[in-house]
Amino acid sequence: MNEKIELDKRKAFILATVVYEYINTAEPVGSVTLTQKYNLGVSSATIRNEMAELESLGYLVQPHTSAGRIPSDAGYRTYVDRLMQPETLTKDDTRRIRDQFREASQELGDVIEQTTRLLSGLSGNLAIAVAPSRDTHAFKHVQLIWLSPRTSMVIVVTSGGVGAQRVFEWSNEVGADDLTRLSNALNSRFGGRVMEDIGSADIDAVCAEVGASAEIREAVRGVFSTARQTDEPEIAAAGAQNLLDQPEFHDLRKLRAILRIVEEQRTLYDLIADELAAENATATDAAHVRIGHELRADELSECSVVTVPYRFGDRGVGMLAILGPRRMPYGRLIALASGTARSLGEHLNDVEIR
Amino acid sequence: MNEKIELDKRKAFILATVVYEYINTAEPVGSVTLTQKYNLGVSSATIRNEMAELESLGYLVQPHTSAGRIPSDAGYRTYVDRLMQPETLTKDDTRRIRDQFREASQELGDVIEQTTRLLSGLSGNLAIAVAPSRDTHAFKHVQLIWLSPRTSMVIVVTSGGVGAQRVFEWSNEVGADDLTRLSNALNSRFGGRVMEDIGSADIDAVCAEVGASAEIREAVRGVFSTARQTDEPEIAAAGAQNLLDQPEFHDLRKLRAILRIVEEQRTLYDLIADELAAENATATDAAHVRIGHELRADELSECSVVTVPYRFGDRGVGMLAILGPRRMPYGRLIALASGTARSLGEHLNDVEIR
DNA sequence: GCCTGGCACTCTATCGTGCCGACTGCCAGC
DNA sequence: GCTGGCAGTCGGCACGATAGAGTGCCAGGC
Repeated sequence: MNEKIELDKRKAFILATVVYEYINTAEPVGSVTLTQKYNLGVSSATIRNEMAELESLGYLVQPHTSAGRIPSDAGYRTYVDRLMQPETLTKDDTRRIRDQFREASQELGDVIEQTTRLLSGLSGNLAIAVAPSRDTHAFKHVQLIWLSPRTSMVIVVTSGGVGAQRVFEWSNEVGADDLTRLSNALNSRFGGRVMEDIGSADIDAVCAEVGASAEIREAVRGVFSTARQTDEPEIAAAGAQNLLDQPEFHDLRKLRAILRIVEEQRTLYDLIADELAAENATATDAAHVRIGHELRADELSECSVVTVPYRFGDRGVGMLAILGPRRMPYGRLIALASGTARSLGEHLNDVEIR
Repeated sequence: MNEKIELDKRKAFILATVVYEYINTAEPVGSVTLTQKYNLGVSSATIRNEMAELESLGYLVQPHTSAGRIPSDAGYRTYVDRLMQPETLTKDDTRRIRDQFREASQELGDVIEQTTRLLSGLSGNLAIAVAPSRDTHAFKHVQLIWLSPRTSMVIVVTSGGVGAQRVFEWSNEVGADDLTRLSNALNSRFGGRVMEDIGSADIDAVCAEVGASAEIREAVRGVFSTARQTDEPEIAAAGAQNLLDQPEFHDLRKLRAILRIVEEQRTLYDLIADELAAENATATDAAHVRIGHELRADELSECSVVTVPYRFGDRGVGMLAILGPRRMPYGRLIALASGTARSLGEHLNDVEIR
């Protein structure tokens, strides 16, 4: 609202053009460049006056006195929200995405990883993918398998693949029939549920029904809890080397900060987590852009992140993200991320175990 | 042999000292530095003559006329093979390795990843771990699970964890009993075998025995073949950001080459593959060092790699590797890699499914 | 009242220069 | 065979000058 009044048509056009030009050239934009490359109908002196005003309004900054202008966080923000043209995927991109998913793995972890490779390749930036939190996965199957009189394996399968599996040693001998009976009871009770809706009390009840020992009950509980646990969400990143092309990362300290973030999955996840929470609340599938200081991380004050959710079944929500310099082609990256998210969701639904 | 004649005691000491000094300072080593810091008993002029000879013998090179000397590949090689002191792990390192594995995961993939984190942290370089090829894993269990009249899940479990699992849709209805009978038959036939010894013919024979349909036979074959397949060996790397500290990687092109290698698992694997093959042939557990051009990769001509195998059960062999600048503390890294490999092997044997 | 051309000013980047310091190679003498 | 001395080479750095890009401001014109 405020901004609409603040920015008349010409100022808006100049701001948009400065951002656009800076994104493409990585050089501060001066008034003469602007009048030469774009048909503005006024002289460079007028542009200078306008740019000075845009600076005092906080949309542009000057790296130093005798340089052109570059956009501030607020400048990029206005550009992204109101000034830029939305883009659609090119045919070529669409084809590459489709081809990728046609051959994609069935395993959630692998798909996530392949998706980051695809998206980093297409976008020329760092791509990140977060798998849906494991407790939103659908329960599919549990099996207690007799290995020897005193050892068994317990496997829980969810819509994300094998959720957890472990071998247990029992203090007393256990019969294969008992294990099968317990497996069947658990399966018929939990079939169709979502992992987070399966509580310890439910497991205890089923175990009691078939008379399973306390030891076995604990084992089943343990495997279910591992299959559901969400401390280390599945996450993948690829394309860090793309960032080396960007002049803003020729500074080794900045590069280091980014590499550290990528290698520490925890930090990487935190970067996406707010968005994931917000997404679960609002449930709109729109791409979201965070710019510079909006990321609330000093190391990333010269970066932007595009995030877009993807849906997996009815409830699971994962996230795709592209991290790059603030000077990124927002329109194209939003289109790429959204397109990839859509295809990823479709692919996951296709391979999901019914 | 040749070298023993070529290098008298004093030359050997000078070479060793130049390499040692260069590893620690990253600065070309001059004759005066050498006489000042080490007690050589002769003047710098004599050292100059010796160094000139060492250069003509190919052990040292001069970056430019008025600089000190740095070791050539051959210089490092001689240092590693004959001149340096073998090192042992410090108490602190031993403790950190032990603590790490005490808390380590049971899942092969996770352990591999945690190990690279540990080793990159300890060594201050890039650490790589390759899991044993999947066809050397021991077969543990196969289960065909009834999900609905026309869908089943097939899971193969190996000593590396869940080897493969997939859901199939059948064109005809299948009974749960039939699946159990086939599961039992397969398990009793294959129990105790190594994955690579289970051929399609074996699977066909068992399927024929219990009268399984062609469709089911193909499904079982497929899952076994996935569980065994070796195209994409499990591999992990961590610590790329450590390399930024090394002055030799301040050059962005070199850094890029390294990052590309790390992100492309294929290239990373190729880097280790020869060693793995050699290891399978010789079956000694010694650490191995490759220096500069010995790596047969132009991008890595200024790097060295320390590799050391680890054993997993009776047959599986994996590899740990440390990649860094040629100017690496070989003694320490060899000790670290060997110690970590030993603990990793022990850990994997401990958690292996009996 | 808004726009424009002109002008003085500021600041960076680049290039050439000269100097310093580090190191070598060689030689004559011990 | 070793040593001190010396001339020669080269990279790195500080310095200054210059070119170039861009700004802000002002007076004049539509």
